[in-house]
Amino acid sequence: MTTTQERAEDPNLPYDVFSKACPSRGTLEHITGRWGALTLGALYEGSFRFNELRRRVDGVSEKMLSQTLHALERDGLVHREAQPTNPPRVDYELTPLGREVAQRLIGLIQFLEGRMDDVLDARRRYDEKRDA
Amino acid sequence: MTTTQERAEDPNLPYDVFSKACPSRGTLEHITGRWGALTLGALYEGSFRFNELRRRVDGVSEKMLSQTLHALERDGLVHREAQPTNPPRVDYELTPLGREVAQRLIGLIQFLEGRMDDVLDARRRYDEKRDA
DNA sequence: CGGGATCCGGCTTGATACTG
DNA sequence: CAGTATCAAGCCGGATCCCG
Repeated sequence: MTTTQERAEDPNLPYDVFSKACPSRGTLEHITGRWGALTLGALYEGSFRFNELRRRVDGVSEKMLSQTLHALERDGLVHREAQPTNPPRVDYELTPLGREVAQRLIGLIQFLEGRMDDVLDARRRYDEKRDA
Repeated sequence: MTTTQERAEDPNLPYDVFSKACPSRGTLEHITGRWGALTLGALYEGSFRFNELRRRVDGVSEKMLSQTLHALERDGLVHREAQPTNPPRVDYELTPLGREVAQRLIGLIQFLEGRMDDVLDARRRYDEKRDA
């Protein structure tokens, strides 16, 4: 594995998310973060306006959605299309790179949803053992 | 999409991570959280002891690793094998379910690492435009 | 409508110290 | 070694007000 020190010394090493200093870790956090994954997942289904997205991602605040979208746009995963009309209209959609990332995320999410009964069973067993 | 209200009313609906009330969202956060993804990724390579793991996941504190492992164990993704010796020896490894999750996570991580140059380019373009 | 700016409470996080 | 306990700091997230 690449250590923090090795990476700092040699910028030609491959990106290694396990290393604290690697920029890939920051992007991974944008993608897998609390709202990043859900936002990418929602956008996988099409193009949406700000408040549409907000309704789709149940529970996200305006601030967090805005922040999340900015981070994803900066990383080149989301494209922001603003029309200078009045009232303004802004649409968000995935870039090709964003689509690939979102697809993998969706795969993970759907796999997880399909196995939630196993997870819930495991939790019950764990909690019972702990109480005993 | 399943709304929070629909889920609350009908427990037989499929799990939907986009709904605030769905337990799958909590598990997704354990998996994709800041340390969850890296811990699962590290464990994909084998069985490790607590401090080995800590060194592999560069930057994680004792408390966070401990907390992360507990959550993943409770969700049935990680198995904890403790030997009552002195000094104590505890090994962590993925369960079969954990392996499947970790594999998808690794896929995402490796894809991302392979595209980091694109991400970094996108960031530069974004920042330049913003400064102008 | 689509946000940005600000304020603020609280949960999360990270050091540090301590224990079996 | 493998953690737990404690505490301070800070970031997250919600509420509110604002503008174009």
